[in-house]
Amino acid sequence: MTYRSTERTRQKKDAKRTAMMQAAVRVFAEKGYHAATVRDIVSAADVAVGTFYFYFPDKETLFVYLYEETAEFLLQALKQAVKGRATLPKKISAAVQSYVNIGVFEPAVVHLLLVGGVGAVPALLEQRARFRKSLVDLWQEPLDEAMDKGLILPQNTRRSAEALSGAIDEVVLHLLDRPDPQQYASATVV
Amino acid sequence: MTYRSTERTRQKKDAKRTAMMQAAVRVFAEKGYHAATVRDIVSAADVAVGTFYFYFPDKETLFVYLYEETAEFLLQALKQAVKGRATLPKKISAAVQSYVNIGVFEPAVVHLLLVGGVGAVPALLEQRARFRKSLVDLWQEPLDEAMDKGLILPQNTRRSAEALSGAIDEVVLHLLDRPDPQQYASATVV
Amino acid sequence: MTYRSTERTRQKKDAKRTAMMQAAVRVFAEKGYHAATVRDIVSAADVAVGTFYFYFPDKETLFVYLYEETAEFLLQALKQAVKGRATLPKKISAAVQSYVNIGVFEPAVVHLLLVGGVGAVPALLEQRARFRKSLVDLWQEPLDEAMDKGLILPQNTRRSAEALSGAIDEVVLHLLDRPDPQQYASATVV
Amino acid sequence: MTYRSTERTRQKKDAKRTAMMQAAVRVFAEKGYHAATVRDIVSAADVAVGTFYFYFPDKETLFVYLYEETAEFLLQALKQAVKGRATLPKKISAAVQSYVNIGVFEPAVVHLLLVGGVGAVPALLEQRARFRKSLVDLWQEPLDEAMDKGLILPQNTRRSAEALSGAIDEVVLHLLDRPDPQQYASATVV
DNA sequence: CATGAATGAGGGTTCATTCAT
DNA sequence: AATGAATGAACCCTCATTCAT
Repeated sequence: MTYRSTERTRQKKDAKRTAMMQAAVRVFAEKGYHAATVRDIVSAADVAVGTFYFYFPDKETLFVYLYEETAEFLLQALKQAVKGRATLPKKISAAVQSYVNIGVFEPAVVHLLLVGGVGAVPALLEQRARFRKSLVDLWQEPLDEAMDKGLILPQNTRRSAEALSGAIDEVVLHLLDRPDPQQYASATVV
Repeated sequence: MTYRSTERTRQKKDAKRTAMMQAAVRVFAEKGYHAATVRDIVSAADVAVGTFYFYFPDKETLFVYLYEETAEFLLQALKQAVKGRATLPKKISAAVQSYVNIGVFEPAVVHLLLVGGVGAVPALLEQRARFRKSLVDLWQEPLDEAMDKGLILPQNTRRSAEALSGAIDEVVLHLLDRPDPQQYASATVV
Repeated sequence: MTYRSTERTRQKKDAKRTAMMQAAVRVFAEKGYHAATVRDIVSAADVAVGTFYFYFPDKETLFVYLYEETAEFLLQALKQAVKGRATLPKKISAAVQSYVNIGVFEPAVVHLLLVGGVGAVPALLEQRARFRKSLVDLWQEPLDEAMDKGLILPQNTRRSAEALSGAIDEVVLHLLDRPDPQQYASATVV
Repeated sequence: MTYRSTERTRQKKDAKRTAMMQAAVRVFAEKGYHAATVRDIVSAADVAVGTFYFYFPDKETLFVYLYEETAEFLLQALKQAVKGRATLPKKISAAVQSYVNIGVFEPAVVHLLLVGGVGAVPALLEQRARFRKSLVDLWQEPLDEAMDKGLILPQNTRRSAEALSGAIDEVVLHLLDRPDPQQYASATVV
């Protein structure tokens, strides 16, 4: 999903590359960056160690790349969800629903982004900042609009967007801890 | 017994222990659990490797303990901040202010809790969950109260408390990225 | 698959494995289990540390396995020697001769079994007990037979077998201390 | 017992020294030379680490000294046992009995000598050789005498003495494995 | 004399990475 | 392209030994 055959990776023969990336997200999410070994990844992908280094320069590069792609994927999904709704509450609700859906079908994606190996890889701090900023940007626009229309009180919408993105993360995380996240998600209002 | 223990000796020992723990928090926060080596810690504390193991059973135990202690510290600070205010907005404002203050003077504390090596240490998952739950609990009470008084619309306060704690985290994190976090924090409304 | 395995590769691997085991027996015999470091072993085998762990799970497992194998080897050699002779004195004589031969060509083997690191590795106590028991069993049969035929006085042959195996060990050990163990061994009577 | 206050160690104030030596024999016997730590010894003796180095130059020296003393103790005991009997069989029987008695009351002594850390400490090889030689000497005299009197066939009594000492060791070791070594020992004939 | 905090060399083991095949 | 044997730096931790008190 995250690493779905985009334009970059559409060559027909890179089934192995894809397999390794899928395996990598899972393994990284499960064990964290450091505890996940290259061996873990290749054996999950059922290839040899050497093959890993044919497709990727090294473990860290792959990890950063995976983070980037995963973040982009989630971002796009949320954008889609938000775009299709008219009012702010509905946008939020749709975003949470979409977020939870991803979290259910691809727990690794969410784990990687939210509790994953940030901090483990220095190069990721910057990446994470970009990701968070994009999330905030995503919410600021609807907030500004709502404020213009007088639907919400005048406020620092930047700050509110930050708050909103943090709020959604936390709610989603808690929802994913429940046995039936998707049902619960339907009943969310803020 | 020419050797008097439990006197100045005792105090010195405690001081060194504390110094080592402080060094450890810094190093863990900076590099993450796995990348931080025991050697990093001891050289930050200016002692020998063996000294580490004289004071602590092992790296993991120390880390978990540090996380626990740090979480408790932050939690208490927030509780204090919240208790002293009358209305919900003021409580939130005070919490953010207090949170930011800690983040400015002890960046390591906040880093350890929010982006730290959770996931690196299995034993920490449970601990992290407890910490998040405490944060949520902290906010639910004032929310319930506000709802009872009709100050906020009827809502699922559990969910709202989750959202609120996530919102605050995110806002604080963004504030800490600015050059003058404390000034900015004064102007926070939600 | 440009890489042909299970061919010369397989043989080479086995050869290296064997070489490492031989090096290990020597080193263990020379220094004892604890004093022998994995580094000692690998440099005796002229490979890198990592290679050791590619072939063997860990130091202790290898040691136990080596002990087992060595014991089995000696036991078989003695059985062969004993089987080929008709009378008890000749059996004993042949066993000593064979024992000494092994001790001359493979001092490490004998050293490992008799003065080796038993006690250093808890798992070995049981193994050693089994080995000694096998030795005793080896002698009890001919003793019983000799007693039945009236060639030796009625006695507790179990005890005698124990005595005999201990006696042989000691004699062999003393013989191996001499400059010309094999010549001397020819002149053994009990 | 082994380290009983001989003439050397009769100073009144060395209770600690004695305690440490007693503890050391036990610990060495139990864990082997390398696995036994100085800390094990001192905590068994209930003194501080520093104290160890006040009384002994280092771990190895103590071990060698202990081996020496222990060997001497056993040797004297066997000599006593042998001296008091008239015939060879009775001498042997008495030696076994005495040996077993020691093994029952001071298992550490026997363990240290027979399966203990020989090989762990290079300096001990020579010591062990001396000990074995003394044992052989112990038996050669009665054997020579018996041969002179025509009680046993003409033979290489050196070799026989070796055999005898090895035989006794092994028998004693097996006896000590039984639940009631002392009763069993009474019924020993060779 | 006795103590125990402090040291640091060194041990077992892991794992990212390379390279001959 | 693909393999997996081989490497060795680096990690965590132990423990004999020292020395200020």
